[in-house]
Amino acid sequence: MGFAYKYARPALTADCAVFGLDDEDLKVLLIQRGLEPFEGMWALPGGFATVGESLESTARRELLEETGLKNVFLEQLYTFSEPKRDPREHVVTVAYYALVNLSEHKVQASTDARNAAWFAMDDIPKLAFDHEKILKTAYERLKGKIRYQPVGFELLPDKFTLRQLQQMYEKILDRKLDKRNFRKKILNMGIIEELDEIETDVSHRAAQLYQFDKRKYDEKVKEGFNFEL
Amino acid sequence: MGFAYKYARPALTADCAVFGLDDEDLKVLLIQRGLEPFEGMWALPGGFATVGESLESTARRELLEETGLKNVFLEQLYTFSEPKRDPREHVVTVAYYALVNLSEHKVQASTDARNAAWFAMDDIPKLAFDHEKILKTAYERLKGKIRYQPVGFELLPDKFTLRQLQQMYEKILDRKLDKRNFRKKILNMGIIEELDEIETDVSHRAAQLYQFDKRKYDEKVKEGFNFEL
DNA sequence: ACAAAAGTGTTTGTTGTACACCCATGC
DNA sequence: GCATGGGTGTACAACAAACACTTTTGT
Repeated sequence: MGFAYKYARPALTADCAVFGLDDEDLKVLLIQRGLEPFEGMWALPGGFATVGESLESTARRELLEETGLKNVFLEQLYTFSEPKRDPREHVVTVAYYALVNLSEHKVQASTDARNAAWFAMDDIPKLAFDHEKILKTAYERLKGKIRYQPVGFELLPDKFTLRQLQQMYEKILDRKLDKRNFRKKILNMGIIEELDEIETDVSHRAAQLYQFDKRKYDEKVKEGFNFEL
Repeated sequence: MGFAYKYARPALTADCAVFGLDDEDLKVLLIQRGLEPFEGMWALPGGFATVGESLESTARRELLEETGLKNVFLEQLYTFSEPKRDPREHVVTVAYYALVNLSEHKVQASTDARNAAWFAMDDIPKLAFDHEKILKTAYERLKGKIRYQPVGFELLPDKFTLRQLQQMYEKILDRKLDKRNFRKKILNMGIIEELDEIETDVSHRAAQLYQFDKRKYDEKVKEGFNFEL
């Protein structure tokens, strides 16, 4: 069995940088490789493309198989095609990045006989292939993206406090923001809705809970609104 | 002769949306297909990836072979991988967009036995494959990009007037800008240099010529400067 | 002298930034 | 009552937007 083509073809893979946020850090989901090359090393989840399947589907399929994650926010990042990036042969990878809400997708260690674990962004082990480069690219993209698109909400629970929202920005952008100015700005946008609920289980005054209102956001975008932090 | 693989592989191509600017319009470079499928139809220049070559190289090679263009500004756009986008088989294309200065790359009709021609953006014929979608994506990217990165200069001659610069923005963003505010803003950035030359061959007062100063721009970026129009 | 585009400042409104204290709650 | 974070307003600076006339040059 096999497939023959008139001209040689690079292999095609999809890889995925999955970001999650917990109380401490921005984290990335890595899997430990079970096979050569780079056996035992940590790497981004991903795998070979199948004919008849879009690469986004490949990415989602591999994510599910290797880490158990599904229904995540996923967006194409960049295609890496340097011939030497894989020692075996020329493998082109279409990289994606994903954002998940860690509190609802707890540390999903080991599925599919592989080891999966979340690593803090400032404590990433050496990675297989050119995955450090891909991860760096993904992080840069994330940093840029959250300032101009309301994607950061994907990293938070459905209901969140303004502190959580602010800290999410602070952790990703890696700088402090002014509390009053932040609240003023984000509330004035009119795209997050105040709920009739407050935080629970905190040992201090409980904060108001809010929710991202996608409908209002879409409306405002149509009217020319531009999200910008 | 041929190449055999254990698993089926999608084919891989690179396609390129090349933008140029002349006195009237924003234009795109298309080639007329000489082969099936879509024989005789207009399409974006591009072609099959070769093993051992990055896809950016593929894009540049095809651009040279099909249109004669070289040394252009070229950036990866997006990878299109819908299985049905090519009627023959599953072909994944890594799309690029390029910016060229039309006054120095005159209408390069027909190279490599193919027909190449510039089309105004508001007069694009029906295109082969999903190339309309790719082109639309490229145009959206260009519109976004020129506001935050100084890439628009790639569309202008090395030496340009402020009017040319402003009209470039007006044509691409598709809205009028205020002359005084535009000049104030762009000159205050301190990244374009006033030359000791003025326009020639105009039937009215000749305008000052300027040049983009990449060195100053890079310096300023290091100091935290953000280009924004 | 006329046509065409070059070049130039000021005012006003909006937005960003810096900054500090009292309040509510749980322990 | 103390520790922790919640919640709030104002003043100043910087930037964006609106706007019109004079100058230069070529024909």
